Amino acid sequence: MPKYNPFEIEKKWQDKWIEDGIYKFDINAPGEVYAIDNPPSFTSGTLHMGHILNHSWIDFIARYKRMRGYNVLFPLGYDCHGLPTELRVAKEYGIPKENRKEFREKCEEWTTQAIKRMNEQYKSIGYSCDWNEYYETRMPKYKKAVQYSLIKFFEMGRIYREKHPVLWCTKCGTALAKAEVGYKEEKGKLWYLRFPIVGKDRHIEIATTRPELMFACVAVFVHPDDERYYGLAGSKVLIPYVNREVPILTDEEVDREFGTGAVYLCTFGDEMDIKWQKEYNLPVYVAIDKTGRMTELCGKYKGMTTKQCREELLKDLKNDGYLVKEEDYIHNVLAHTERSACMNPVEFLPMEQWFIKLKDKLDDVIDAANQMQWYPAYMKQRLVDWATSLDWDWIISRQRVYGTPIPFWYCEKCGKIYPARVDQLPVDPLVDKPPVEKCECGNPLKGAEDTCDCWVDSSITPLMVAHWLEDDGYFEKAYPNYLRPQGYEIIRTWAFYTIFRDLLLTGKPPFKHVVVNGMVAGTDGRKMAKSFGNVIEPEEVISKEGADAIRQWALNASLGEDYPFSWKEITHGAKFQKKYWNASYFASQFLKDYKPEEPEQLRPVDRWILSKLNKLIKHSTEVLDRYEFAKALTPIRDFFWHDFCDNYIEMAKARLYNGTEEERKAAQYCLYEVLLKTSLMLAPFIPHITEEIHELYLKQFTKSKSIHLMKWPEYNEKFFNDEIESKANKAIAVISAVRKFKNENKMPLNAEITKLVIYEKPIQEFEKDIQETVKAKTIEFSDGKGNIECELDITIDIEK
RNA sequence: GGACCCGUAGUCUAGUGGUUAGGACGUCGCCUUCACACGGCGAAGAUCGGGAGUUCGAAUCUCCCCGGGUCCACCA
Repeated sequence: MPKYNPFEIEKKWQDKWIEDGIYKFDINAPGEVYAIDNPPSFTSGTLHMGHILNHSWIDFIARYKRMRGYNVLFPLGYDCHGLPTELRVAKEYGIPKENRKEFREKCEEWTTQAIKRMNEQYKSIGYSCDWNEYYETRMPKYKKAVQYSLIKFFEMGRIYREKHPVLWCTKCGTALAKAEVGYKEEKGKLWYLRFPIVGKDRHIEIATTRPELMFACVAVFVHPDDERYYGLAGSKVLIPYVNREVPILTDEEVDREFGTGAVYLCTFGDEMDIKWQKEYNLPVYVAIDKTGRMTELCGKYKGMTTKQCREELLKDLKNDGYLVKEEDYIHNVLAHTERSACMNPVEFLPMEQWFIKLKDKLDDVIDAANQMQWYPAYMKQRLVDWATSLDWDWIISRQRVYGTPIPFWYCEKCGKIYPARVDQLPVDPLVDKPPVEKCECGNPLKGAEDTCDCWVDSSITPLMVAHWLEDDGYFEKAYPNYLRPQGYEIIRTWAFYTIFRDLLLTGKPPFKHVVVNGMVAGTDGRKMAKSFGNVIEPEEVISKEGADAIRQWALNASLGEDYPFSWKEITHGAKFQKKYWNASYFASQFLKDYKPEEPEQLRPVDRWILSKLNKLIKHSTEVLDRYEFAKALTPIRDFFWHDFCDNYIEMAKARLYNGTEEERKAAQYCLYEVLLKTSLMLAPFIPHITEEIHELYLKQFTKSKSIHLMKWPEYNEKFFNDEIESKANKAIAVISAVRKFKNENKMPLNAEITKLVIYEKPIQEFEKDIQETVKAKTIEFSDGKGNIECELDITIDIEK
């Protein structure tokens, strides 16, 4: 018997599939085009367990849909631009990002080798993408498309430039996306400041965690119904040291219970400040600079860090009688949490930013989402909720270097924006010439210094997959894409922005189906993350049990649900493969002289296994069409392992070894049918071992070059037979009882028994199968009742 | 705080109105049996988080409570 060595087999087929080009896509091949908007991985240099889950699903879908006759467009993409790369380059090579050219070159270098490693990893799970349908967001053609799309948005009147507070990490020296920040619990203090009210012999007390922001205070808010402050609205408060008079305003959103019920608005301390500043049209002062030091606005505190300033300021406030109370306070501080090495508190700094106007299109985005099928359906709600609650336009600019340049020039004097010429793309406005010499107001033009938010890049993947701007015929066939597979954590970003942008660019929703996967959890049930210390690397698993085993684990997850990593699942998958391997070999021994044709005489057991097989095909097809992998995999395994190996083969053995020609033919037919069709059903799940089994034992009959070029099996309802299944269950119950009897009497299972009496006449047609399986010298069927009870209310008698 | 998901034997999990609630891992016993000991056979083990309700009938539907997770928001 050949030995099952997953590593050897997997490597061999991975190479051969690519060599033979069996996954090559041809847009003109027959079948409906099934384009997959494969999530471009960020070029971190390594695939983690979440990628394995997500991409095992995608690979499964691609394989399944091919077998179902679709013309599957399965591309591979990489999302190259991002802060982590910049930080790594800055750290590893010590190049400051001000040195733009060299810095970018190093980023490219780093990215190139990251992609190389990741490509190997994709290959190592048996990924069946077409390596020619490939993109990187850093490629000129990709950048060109991103910039072109922005120019289109400009033409729609949706691009504008405005001063806006951005999330800024003073430690990393960059603007951050909302997705890169989070809240960190911190023990702090709440300070009660007491400021005089102008023209009245009164003071107002304000509780704050950020006293140093008082230099940027532009208003004090109280609740309109707060009796403590009746009559004060409209008065002015004098902010000491800066000697600024700021108004007292009222707003429903003030929490009367917190502190003193009075809050000061500083530009900018938090998002509420931003909202109020806009709403009440208040001035903007900047107290903190990009390096986290106090500005000249702060007088003698200028140049201090926020921490130093706070300490000094509090002393002064106390001496001057402005600080009346302090109390301990545990609160959540907005911090650069996406990067565990930083975790620095984030400041809101007002800066000129580029925006895309989107608020007026939210209903259209929701309509488009409603036209799509979501798997699971409830995930659509996340997108709708997000779209409903958005109250800012999209800030598309990032103060970074390694990214797609924003393709505009602007006039610093009049603010007019000039897009790049389309034939110039891709452009870098910091290097290239502007489309016109100077602004119509006579001023010279300035190129946009910023790069695009990475979601600007990745929100046109459905277009890029369909060769947008390159091949109209291709685009017609591949867009909208059929499938968008992704995790639920980026519904509010990737899914949202993609639907918004592509809808506006093409007038059509970008895809038909959205399949949403959950997050991978550690063995402790919490999501797998470095900070929890529960990370398991895919390589560790693959080097231990192989790619097919890790795929079985991934494909046993439920749609949209978090899924724990489990070594038990991996081992169980590996054991199944071993069983499948051994059973296939065993069956093949009896197929050497097999001629594929339906025999005339089938025994009841044969009709039973064929009934189960055909029902299984029907069930699997149905659940897989709904992307419910786990609901197919488990029954297929169970059928093969338990119905086929443990029961059918055991019952057919005697016939296969010693049966007549006719009897053997029937059993051979069943062996072949089950082996071939379960192999076909398993092929998308475990592509390597099924290919090897096909190569060794089935190819001679199928004449196919690869199992992955074959069609998904069809079921035939003529084999459905509930009656025979119910009888077979009874026969199995009898066999079980005899096994138990032997067990209790310490007899080997293959020991002969003298006589077996079965008090269940309807299963007499299984007489031979039962007799051969339990090795009874004589067998009788009788009315009445026996002494040994079996399951299903059957009784029997046994003589040793 | 909001939204969504989840709560089934020691552990993980299938099961969305009527099943003796299925399986995996673990445990125990038997079988070196002629494909497979990473095997086979068999045993013990859950009344389905708690409570109320709808129903002839609920793990499965409704409501409340408790617990866990994820995402979002977070309060000066």
